[in-house]
Amino acid sequence: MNAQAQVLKGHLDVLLLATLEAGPRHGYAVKEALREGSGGRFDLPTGTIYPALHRLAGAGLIAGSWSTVDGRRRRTYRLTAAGQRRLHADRSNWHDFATAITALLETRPWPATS
Amino acid sequence: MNAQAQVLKGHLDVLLLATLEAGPRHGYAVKEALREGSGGRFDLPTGTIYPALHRLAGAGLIAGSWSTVDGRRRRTYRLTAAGQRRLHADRSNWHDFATAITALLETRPWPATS
DNA sequence: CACTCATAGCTAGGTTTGCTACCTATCAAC
DNA sequence: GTTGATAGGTAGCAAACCTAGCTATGAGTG
Repeated sequence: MNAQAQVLKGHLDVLLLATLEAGPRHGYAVKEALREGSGGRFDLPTGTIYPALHRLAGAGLIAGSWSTVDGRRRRTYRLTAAGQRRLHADRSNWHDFATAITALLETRPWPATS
Repeated sequence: MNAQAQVLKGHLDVLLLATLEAGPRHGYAVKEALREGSGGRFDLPTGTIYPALHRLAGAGLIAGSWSTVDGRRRRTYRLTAAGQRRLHADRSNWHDFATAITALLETRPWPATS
């Protein structure tokens, strides 16, 4: 059973891209940025974050590179040009989407029940 | 390959419940209400609508009853009390969710890249 | 020293969701 | 007689996110 269920509903990718817009970050920092930036609302497990970053990297939207800091390995990601484009597109799509859903949820009354 | 991809991303249920708020409708009418109410943006295939309605019925959020109109069988759905409660909750969740995402996407600049 | 916690990374597998692709059937229009 | 809109349905795939588990380091506490 799923206590909490899919909090981000398909909008995780945009958010990940957005956290990288200001500059490169490693995975854990992305997770923290999302948590802090949302006031704790989006505190995602690493099992969500890392696979998603791999997915974005596989799609060429971000690029990762290994480094070692204090004997701790880190994988730092940066936005690629394609990622930047995707972010812009997704941001605009989000606005359209949110507007459409909000409008539908506020439609009152709905067109006549035939 | 998915040309259009999961347009509703987990928010389908609220919309279906919302279309039934004003009164009972049969499945096809729900589909049309969604299409018209969104200006054509959410023109979902019946393969999305019907299974979703079955799912909601199975969860006790809507209740369906068969009838026959002009020799054509129809299954008319109405919101249950639980469905009404769920709709109210989901509507409020949507607003919080949308606000949070929008805020994150507009966060510029993001908290310092460590 | 032993332990825990925050940091940092990872994977396997399951469930849910929405979609494609298909099927049946009636009625109206051409 | 065939098409298109209406009306219902299913099987099965793919993606997405989550749970649950794993390794490892460094700092702080007992």
